[in-house]
Amino acid sequence: MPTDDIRWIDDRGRDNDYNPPELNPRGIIMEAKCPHSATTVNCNDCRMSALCLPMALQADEIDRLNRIVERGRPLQRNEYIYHAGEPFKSIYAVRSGAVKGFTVNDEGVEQVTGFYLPGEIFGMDGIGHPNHINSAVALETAAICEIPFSRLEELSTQIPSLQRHFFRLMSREITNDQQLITMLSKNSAEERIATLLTSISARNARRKLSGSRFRLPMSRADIGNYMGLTVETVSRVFSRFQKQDILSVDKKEIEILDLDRLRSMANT
Amino acid sequence: MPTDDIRWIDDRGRDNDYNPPELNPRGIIMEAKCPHSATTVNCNDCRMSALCLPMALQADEIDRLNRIVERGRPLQRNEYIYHAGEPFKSIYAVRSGAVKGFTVNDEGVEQVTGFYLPGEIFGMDGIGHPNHINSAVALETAAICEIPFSRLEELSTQIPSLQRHFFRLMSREITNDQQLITMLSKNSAEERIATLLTSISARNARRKLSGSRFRLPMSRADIGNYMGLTVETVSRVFSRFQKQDILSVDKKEIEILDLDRLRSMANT
DNA sequence: CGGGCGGGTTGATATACGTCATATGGAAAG
DNA sequence: CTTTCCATATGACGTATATCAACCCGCCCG
Repeated sequence: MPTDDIRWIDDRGRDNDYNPPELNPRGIIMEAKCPHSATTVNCNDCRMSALCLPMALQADEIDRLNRIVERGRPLQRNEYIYHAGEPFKSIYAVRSGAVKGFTVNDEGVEQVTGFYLPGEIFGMDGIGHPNHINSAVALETAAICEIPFSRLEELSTQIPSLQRHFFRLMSREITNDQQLITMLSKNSAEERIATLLTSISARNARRKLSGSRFRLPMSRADIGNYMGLTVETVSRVFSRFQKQDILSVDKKEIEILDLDRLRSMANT
Repeated sequence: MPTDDIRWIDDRGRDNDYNPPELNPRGIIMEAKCPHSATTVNCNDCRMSALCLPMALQADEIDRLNRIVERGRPLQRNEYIYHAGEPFKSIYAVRSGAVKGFTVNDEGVEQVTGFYLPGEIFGMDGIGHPNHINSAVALETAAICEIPFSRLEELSTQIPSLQRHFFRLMSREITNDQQLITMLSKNSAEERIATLLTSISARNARRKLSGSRFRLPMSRADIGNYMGLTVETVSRVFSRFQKQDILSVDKKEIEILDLDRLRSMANT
């Protein structure tokens, strides 16, 4: 099975990475110290554009989109992008860093609903409701684009390809969730972890980063929460994978030693 | 907690039921023999309109929507509305009967992704893809409205409230799925079944049917599949609920004897 | 420097649910 | 009417994962 078939998460990631330090038209090095710097970026020279909303647009249309996008200061680890219960106003795109989306139920128990990496869109859960249903926090220092939803809606009525693309994004969120549902109701702990790792690997590869060596932005507890497992089980699976020479793990640093085997486990 | 908070499924159902036998303008009794009869129905006099797509529209707009809706002959039990892999062309609304949505993975294992009752929309999973990802079959004799998606998209650019409503529908599908995810990863077998039953109860009540006595349209196997349980476990939970005087079960006929207790179990 | 603390690992034990087997009853088929 | 078959039910048993507990390690903070 080709990598592309690991759809439930991979569809979010497609290509490229955040805008790395590079020369601007005047030859001055931008963002050399802070890769999360925001103010100098716009949709035209953001290298995420190929997988973010602009991918559906022509140059002049990107310009119009660009004008409604808001880019704040970089967020620190554990800073919220939005809280459940807040009025829903915008959707968001990750430019750099990583974000965790989650709900908290009546008893205060958290449920992680997704991890978002550079180039991915989040916050769509709020669209059907006056207030946000989920919360979102930065898992590490992150640069986020905010796209006011009412402006985007307006723009969508004027640019059919944007409307279509947006429908597609939402429907993919649905199929992603459904593949997670399948996993939770049918797959073992090992299969779930293998699926998560191959997914992150593929999303990294598409951003031209290593698909075999990377740093997990989330804790074991977050992984377990997301996959319906306890921390202990996650930890044990990681240990077992190491004993089997599938992985090499050093805290959050992961090296995938046998991607084929990992894929065949994930592949249920 | 009010019934309304059982969001993960209830949001689909809101009010009313299929069009029952009634007088047409000329005083002739319509559809007396077949409640699933299609040809005489249009969006204006369909009593599902209050929770279906027309709910967002003015009279003249409903007319325009009505003109793009296709209503075929009633479907029999086990007939497919669409198969996974078929080109995606339309979304669908249930006018009467019940529908099961499901995926089949590479090994041929089925995963139920949802049950759809009268007034509810399904088939949105296909939007982001050229072909349908899921399949959908009638669980019992059913009348279905087909809404060609390209026409709906077109109409949406002309009627902003329709676009907005459609965004809402999709986002609710997302939050529904996420609440199912939470249930699968955190709740016991009893809690899951209790949640399903209270959900169906609430959806029936909103259609002015009994919320305490109803017929389950799906098999125990489908329930188990949907909730991540085996048939045996589903059966045992039903038996246990009967011993505790929470339910009275006769094959698919359900009577809820203690809705409060059921709610408090569901309510995790 | 020492203590506390959060995150991670590992082991021993408990348990909810799955698996396998068998039974029943109604519906469809012949 | 008999046979077959499918859905449902119920019991015995096994097991994957949760739970509980102890421990380690790096980090922050006094």
